[in-house]
Amino acid sequence: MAGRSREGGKRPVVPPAAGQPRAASTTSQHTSSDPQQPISRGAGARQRVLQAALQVLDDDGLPGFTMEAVARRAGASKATLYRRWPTLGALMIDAMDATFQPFSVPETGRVETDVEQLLTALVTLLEHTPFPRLLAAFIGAVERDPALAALHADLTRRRREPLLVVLDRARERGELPPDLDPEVVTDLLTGPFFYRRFIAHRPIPPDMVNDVITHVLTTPRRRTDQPT
Amino acid sequence: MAGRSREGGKRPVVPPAAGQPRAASTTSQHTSSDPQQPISRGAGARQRVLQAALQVLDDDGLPGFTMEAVARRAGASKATLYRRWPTLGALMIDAMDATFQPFSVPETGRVETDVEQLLTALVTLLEHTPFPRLLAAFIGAVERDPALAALHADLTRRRREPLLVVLDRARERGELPPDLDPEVVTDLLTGPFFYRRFIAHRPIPPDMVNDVITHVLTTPRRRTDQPT
DNA sequence: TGTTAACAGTACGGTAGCGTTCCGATGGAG
DNA sequence: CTCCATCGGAACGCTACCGTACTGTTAACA
Repeated sequence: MAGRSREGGKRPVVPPAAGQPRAASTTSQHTSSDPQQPISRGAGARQRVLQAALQVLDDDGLPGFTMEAVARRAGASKATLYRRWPTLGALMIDAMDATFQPFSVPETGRVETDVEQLLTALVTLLEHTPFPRLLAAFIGAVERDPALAALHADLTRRRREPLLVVLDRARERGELPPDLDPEVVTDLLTGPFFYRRFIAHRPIPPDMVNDVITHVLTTPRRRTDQPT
Repeated sequence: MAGRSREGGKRPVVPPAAGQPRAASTTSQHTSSDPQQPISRGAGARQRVLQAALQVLDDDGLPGFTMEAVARRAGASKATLYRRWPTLGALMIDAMDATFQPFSVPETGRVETDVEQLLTALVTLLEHTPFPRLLAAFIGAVERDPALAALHADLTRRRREPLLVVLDRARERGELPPDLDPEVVTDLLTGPFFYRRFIAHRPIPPDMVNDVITHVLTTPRRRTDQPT
């Protein structure tokens, strides 16, 4: 019962994680598939499997993420999967890594506008793509697999980089105080949106991007003076 | 094999989620066990099962969270579980709800100190208790179960409340500008820590609490003046 | 002390995933 | 055109979980 789902597997569940033009994901030594070499037989199957893996993860979550399920959805045989990925974790790593694309760095000339672009893109990613569901499953898996944890840290680092670049440039231009810590500011800027989506599980209001920017991108001045 | 773990179940895996004195969780109509009524036979088994559920979730994550596994760990029969909880989701809801305890509201007289206490407690919760692992599994489950999503939103609301109270009081005392939005500030204050733990998957440095407070609890002043 | 509801334990048939093996088909490279 | 690595499909025995049903025991309450 439960509808075997007719494994056709045509659904376009997973567009690339970022809506921006793609820049090669540098740190990954797994994914190759350089555009010049004609997708050989092996590479074709590999791509299908990785995409199917993301679809399964998106549809059924961690409990449904199974070698059998992925093979079924990819129209591949289990032997093919086991030939390449010895474990579910390895498959998940490759699948997540292959999908990831970082945002491109905006250059509007003003910090606020640059940051606004990046945060707006983040909100879109969180609200209108399958990315958050994948990430939610990923978060659970990461707790029990050090290899996944390492990849997760790496992906996050790459995702943070555009924002860090924007903040650094702004600081060089004098738009931000030099004693400001870009790492902390990045946490402050992006943390609340992830928090809303995954912890508070509430919608992200349209003004939130600007509210966050207003609160964070402000010359920090300690409140040494306190009333009463 | 993998060691059936000899179901003894003595491990204290789950101390109450908050390290603070317990205040009755108001919104929950499930959990009863008022301290005056002597833990009847049923309630005793119920408690054991709920605790076992959290242990299983903590140890094996979502994929290992199974009626059989919980019953085994609780030393209960499956019939007992099915008698009370028709589905895994219902069991998870009760288990998470029963464990939750909100922080108590500090009253040091200064916003910064109050907030510092709450955030420090949060960091402790995130770094030295099983809470984050439970939450990680929970986040994954929530994506596919509306009932869990509702409970999650409710739990988060209750968890935010102490911080909101502190901010409100501070505003009444004039320590904070009246046009400040407590909801956004709460997101800004707590979001980064969850982000570090679950997304960036990096350690939370000791200074981070104070850094965040410094950056956020500042009179927001828009940068209408920009250089160049 | 006797009654009764809740309990642990066990067993059931059924389904699903595991990891591996073999076979025959097929497409790309020489 | 031929060769051969790669692929899909199917089957293997095995284990685990499902949801339900039926035992005999035990603790709470009258």
